This record gives sequence, structure tokens and C-alpha cells, in this order.
Amino acid sequence: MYEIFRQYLDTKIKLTADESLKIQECAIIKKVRKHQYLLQEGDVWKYDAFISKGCLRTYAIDERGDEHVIGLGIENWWIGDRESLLSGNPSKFNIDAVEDSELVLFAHQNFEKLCMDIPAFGNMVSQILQRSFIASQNRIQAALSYTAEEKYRSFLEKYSVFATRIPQNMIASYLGISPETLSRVRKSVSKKH
Amino acid sequence: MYEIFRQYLDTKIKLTADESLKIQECAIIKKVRKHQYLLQEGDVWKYDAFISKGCLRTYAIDERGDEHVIGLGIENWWIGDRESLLSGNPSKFNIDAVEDSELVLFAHQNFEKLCMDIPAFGNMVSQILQRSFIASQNRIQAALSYTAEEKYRSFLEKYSVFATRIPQNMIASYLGISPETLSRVRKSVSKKH
DNA sequence: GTATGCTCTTGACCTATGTCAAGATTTTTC
DNA sequence: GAAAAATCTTGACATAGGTCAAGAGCATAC
Repeated sequence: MYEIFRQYLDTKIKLTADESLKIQECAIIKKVRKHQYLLQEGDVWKYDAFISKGCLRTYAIDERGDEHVIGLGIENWWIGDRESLLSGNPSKFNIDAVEDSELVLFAHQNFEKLCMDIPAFGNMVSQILQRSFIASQNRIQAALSYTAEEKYRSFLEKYSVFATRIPQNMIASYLGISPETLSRVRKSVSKKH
Repeated sequence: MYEIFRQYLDTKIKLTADESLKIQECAIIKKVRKHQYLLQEGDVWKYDAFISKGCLRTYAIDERGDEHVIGLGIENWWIGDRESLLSGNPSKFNIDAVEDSELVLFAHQNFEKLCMDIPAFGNMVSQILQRSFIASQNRIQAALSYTAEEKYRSFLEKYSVFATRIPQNMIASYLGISPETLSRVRKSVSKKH
């Protein structure tokens, strides 16, 4: 439903009725069922996508056939493959639904036009991009410095919302550890309390 | 020297003489000697910084006292701590010079004004930000999926320029492996050719 | 509501990479 | 340009975390 996105916008920026309408006119509502792909490796990603309901993951598959969860997103997050979007090259990633989900999509050209025409909107988008970048930097730091247990603890601190909704094997993959190790870490963490 | 930055701008965007001047008026030239700090943990980072000459690194120090190289930059790269810049909080990172270097700094407020007043400049900046984000995503993928050898190989492919200028122990840290492991990987990689 | 698959846990064992230490090289300093 | 300091290499050994396998616990589907 578009309503969720409207509410999200309201919390972030002030828009005139006209601007608000312009944005809505570009929006495409998309539903995906659990396990359904939003993007498959090899396809070109052409949208800016807001999650209004549910939960999705971005993952890559390496030569050994192992999956690596690159990103996770729930309500009020944005998702997509900016590399494919920007370069026009086929994506290296898959995005699929962890739960039945709903998204608000914008064709990227329309989206860029909205950013140009509505400065408040453009600024919001660039804010989001900045925060995504900062989050990646922090994730890199965690990947470089943390033990398996520290990775899990800091994940819980930041993203406790995810912890209950996402299967453990995906969390393990997101953290760069094996599901077995995550299971053991969880056991030892819970014992300590 | 500011000239290098002017050339960089020329390759990216077209500016009027007036716009060009406005930008130059905000620029602060800063020289740092090898090993000198540009930013120390605990300080607040307040600039947008372009490297016109030399080479710098961003690193964090963990509780065990070990350094982790979060980022590297050479001529024509931007460097800084966007998290501290955006939040106003003290930085978790250190930035220091790997070689004698020269930077073009902009106080962030001036920089934002330039982005607003000169759309071409603003667009360039947001392009750069996007590419930084994409690069981080790829680095996360590498950290999650690659063996030590694969990390080093892909580093060489992307950043062969660095390979000669940056001490191996820093490259090792950037890749999240020990200097000894990197030394062994290099030996085995060179044998294969 | 019971059968079929997933996901999670646990144990036994393995391996890639880390750690420590010593020597060899290279770089810096005066 | 010699001495001191940093960096890199190599060997021996340690270990965090991976892999494999089996069983338990949960969902999902018909």
C-alpha cells in the first residue's frame, strides 16, 4: 500500500500537495511472496525500491555455490543494487523475499527527475545514501576487527528487530560465519546471562 | 596545489568562471608529512577533503590495540570520516599520511553551500558518494566470500596502483589478513606465474 | 493432522589462518 | 654512509572457526 510510503515521507520532509501527488504518480506497487525474487543475478536493476511491508535479502553466490548475504531490509528500508542501476550492467546479486512483502518501486529515471524537481526529496535521498555508506563502513570495520561472538553481539545491538524475523542461517551468512558457529555463539552468549 | 583539483574538476564537470572561482575561494590547502595525522580518534571531522598529492589511510584501533585499515586513498580520491561529519560525534578513526601529501579541504558548511548553489558540483559529489557506497558493498562481499588469496588477487586487480606504494602490512590489514599470511600468499601467487 | 522438508543444534574432526620468534631486507635518520 | 628502526620473510606451532554427519525441533503442505 502506498499509504505506508506517504507516512514515511511525512516523517522525513514537508511536501506541497502538488509535490506529493507527483511522487505518488510515479510509484509502482509491487507484491512479492516469500521466496520470490525481486531481482535475479544477471538481470539489470532499474528501480529505486522502498519496502513498505515485509523483509527481503540481497545475496551473492560464489564459485563454490555458497550464498553470501550482502544486505537485509525490512519495512521503511530501501533495497536494490545500485551498482547495476548506475552502470546498467547485469547484477551480481539476487534479491528475494524472506517474508511476503510489499514494495513501492520507482523507475530510476522518474526517481531522478523527482530528486531534481523536488529539492526536499532529493536531499532526503542523498541523506539516505550517506547513511547507507556509513553503515557499510561500519560493517567493514566489524568484518575486519570482530570475532564471531563480537559480530553477533553488535548485530543484536544494531538490528535486534531482524534477529527474530530472519532465519539464523541468513544472519550467519550476513555476519560471515557458518550457521554452526552462530548456533554455538548464541548458546555461549545466552549462558553468560 | 589547487591546480590539481581544478584539473580534476575539469575532467568531471563544466563550470563557469564565476562558479570555478566560488569553489576556489572556499578551498583550504593542507600539507601533511608522512606519519602525520589528518584526523585523530576522538576529534570531530569537519571537512570534505580531496587528495591532490600523496597517499593516506583511515584506520581504527580495536580494544586489543590492533590497527585495522578501513580505507586507503591516493591522488584524486576523497577521504574523511562521513560518520563524524554527519553526526558531529567524535571520530572512531584515525587518518594519517602514508607519504608526504597535499590535500584540498573544504569546511563542510561551505561545501554544502557549493553543492546547493552549483548543481553540476552537487551532482558530481552525489555521484562520488554513490560510487563509494558501491565500492564498500563490493568490499563487504569480498570480506564475506573470499579466501586470503582471492582477497589479494582482487585487490591487485582493482588497486594495482596501491600495491607498490603502500606497505604490505597495511594492505594485509585492509584485506583483513595478517602480514605473515599476505607474505605467504604473495609467494605462492608469484610461484604460479 | 500427519508426512515432508527445512532449520537448528551438537559432536568429532579438520584446516586456513593467526601467533610468536628469529633472521633477512629495506628504509630512515643523523 | 653507518647505525637504528621498521618491514618483510620464514618456520614451528596454536586455534578460531569451518565442515561433515546425525538427530531434534519446527513449519508447510496436502
